[in-house]
Amino acid sequence: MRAASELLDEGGPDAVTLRAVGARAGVSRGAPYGHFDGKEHLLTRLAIDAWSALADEVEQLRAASGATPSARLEGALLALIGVGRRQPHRYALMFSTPAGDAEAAAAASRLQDQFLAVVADVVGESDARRYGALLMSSAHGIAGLEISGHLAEETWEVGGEGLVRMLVEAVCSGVEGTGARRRTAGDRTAG
Amino acid sequence: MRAASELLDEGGPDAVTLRAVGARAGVSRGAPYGHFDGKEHLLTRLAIDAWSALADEVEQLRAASGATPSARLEGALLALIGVGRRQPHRYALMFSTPAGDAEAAAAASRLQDQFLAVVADVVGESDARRYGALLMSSAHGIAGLEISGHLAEETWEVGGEGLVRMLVEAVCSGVEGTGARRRTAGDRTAG
DNA sequence: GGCACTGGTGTGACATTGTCAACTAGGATG
DNA sequence: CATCCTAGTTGACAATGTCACACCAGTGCC
Repeated sequence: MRAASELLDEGGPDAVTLRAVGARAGVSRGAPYGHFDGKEHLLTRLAIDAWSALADEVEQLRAASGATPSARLEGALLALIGVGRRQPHRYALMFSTPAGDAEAAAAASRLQDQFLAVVADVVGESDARRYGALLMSSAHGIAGLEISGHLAEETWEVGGEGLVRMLVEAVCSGVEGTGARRRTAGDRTAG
Repeated sequence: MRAASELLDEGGPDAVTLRAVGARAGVSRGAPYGHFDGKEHLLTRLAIDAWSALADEVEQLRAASGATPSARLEGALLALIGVGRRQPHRYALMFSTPAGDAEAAAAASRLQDQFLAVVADVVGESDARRYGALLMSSAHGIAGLEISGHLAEETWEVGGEGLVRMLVEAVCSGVEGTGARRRTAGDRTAG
């Protein structure tokens, strides 16, 4: 019954009516109640799937060899922003799900762990949490502003990719300065 | 009829029903239609008010003497985050209003201008837009993650204030270097 | 005074939606 | 064949957004 996912991506959360879900699935309006406790539960499931898929994406990206740690970090940040671009409604749903759900919290935690590992490869274990929070917040903000249309490039002279690059560079150079030992092997050439 | 604002802050956007608005205003359910084109329009008005109030706050903060530019920047970032903390539903509404409304865009633009001026006092005119976009995105992300409960301090070892301080310090030290490469490597405290 | 007009209001009506209870068809199991 | 479980269907109800129409006070004009 995850054909509800299509409705979410197509018409936003308002288009996800149980009747429409049933119609798309070829059943009738009350059928979804046999699988979910209600609309809230259905949306929570969609959010869990989204968290899980993004965690998988970052995990896969982390396992990809042939990329420098900073490139993987940039990729992870762009993965988050990419969801916001391709599936803005799903992205909004991810961060609007009630915090009480244990399964959703677990999925989100899995993404956080993956992301933390990517960050740690760049800044080291000791600073990973602080920098991770900063980078995650920034990427989340970039995604949110892009979705809401408040990040027009003609206004700010820079788009999401540019901001991500600024972040990664700043973190890398900042780490160099403090002497946090890590084989970051400066790979970025400004430009 | 801005008593609808109370409902928004109390019970979230779902609590803002035209019937409840009418009841709280002492009128009947259809009365709001004499003042607004519909629910969408009412919510847009609330969003415009929120944007405008925040712009006023930053403007007032900018005019306050006796504070260093970086302190004013920190204050501006915390002002945004503060709205997210004190009135999370209103904050979410601000960034979910349809991008088509001209008045809302104007109010948002006014805040952007105020914020840009604050940033320019720290990093200079030439870099204000790029850094402004980065800082605004980061603050927006911090606010969003705090609202959704994904920025627990015990997980990330740092809270919203700490992240803002990291940002301001990073920008300030970065500007000292004034160049494409900033390896001043001098003053990072982050703690 | 009488009257049309206007802005705000009250109310009935309708469609949509979430939700639940009762009921039904189809297959597995004894 | 009888029983039971699973999935599905339908009827019903409440809440809500929305519109059309009636009402009512004030205001200017004859």
